[in-house]
Amino acid sequence: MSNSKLYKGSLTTIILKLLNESDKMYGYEITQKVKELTKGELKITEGALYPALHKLEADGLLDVEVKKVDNRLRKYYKITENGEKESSHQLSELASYIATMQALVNPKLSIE
Amino acid sequence: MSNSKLYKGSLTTIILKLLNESDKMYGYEITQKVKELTKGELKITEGALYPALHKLEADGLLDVEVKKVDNRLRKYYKITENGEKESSHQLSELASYIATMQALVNPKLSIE
DNA sequence: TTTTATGCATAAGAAAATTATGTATATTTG
DNA sequence: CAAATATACATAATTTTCTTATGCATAAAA
Repeated sequence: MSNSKLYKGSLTTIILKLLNESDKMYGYEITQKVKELTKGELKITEGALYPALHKLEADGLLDVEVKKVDNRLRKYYKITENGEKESSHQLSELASYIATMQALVNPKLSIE
Repeated sequence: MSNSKLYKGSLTTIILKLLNESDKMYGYEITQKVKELTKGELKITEGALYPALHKLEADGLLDVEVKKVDNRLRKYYKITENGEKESSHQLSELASYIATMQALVNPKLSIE
């Protein structure tokens, strides 16, 4: 996913956010979108992505629809209502994580 | 460590930063300092902390010195030169992580 | 006197990733 | 045209990092 272990635990936050912004996306599309948005900084590996998508679907946060495009299979994922709730929850946890870490590593700055 | 999985991978960054600021600290002291700095938001568990300290020591990033205070054992950890290098490296990775995540979850804001 | 705080440690298990494969079609490149 | 790259999915073995549950021991507080 990156050379930095800090991204561990961030994958579902990213997936849900992207799917909350677009109507639907398929797996490969997500990997490309992330690469593009982060200018190559973050590459989602397939070994991480597909199991994550399956789990989000199993948890009822995503719906899936299979389509054949150009004779190739695509599984389009769409966020559910529960997925939207979970996404906003995870985004607020991300904001909280960032604030906490800044308080820890840059205590002076975060007091000012 | 917290209810949020986002903290996964952040522990050594925190430990190294705290030890880079103070002369030396012992394990229990680190847990209390983190609790204080984060106003209770983040609690380092012993099951995570002690193995992490042992690994940092084994990797040559920390030196250890055992002392008996008030008839109780304390293991004081001190950052090494390599530890300082690694700390600054991990801090820049944290900054990079935060920038990348903000670009992903708040694309408009991060362009402005 | 029992609970809480201080102080260390490890073992079993879970979660989430990496790495390595595997299958298949389409396109590009030498 | 053949080989490499891109598109598109999937899973299995392993590793990393953490949680949860213990265990030992002393000191202080309720």
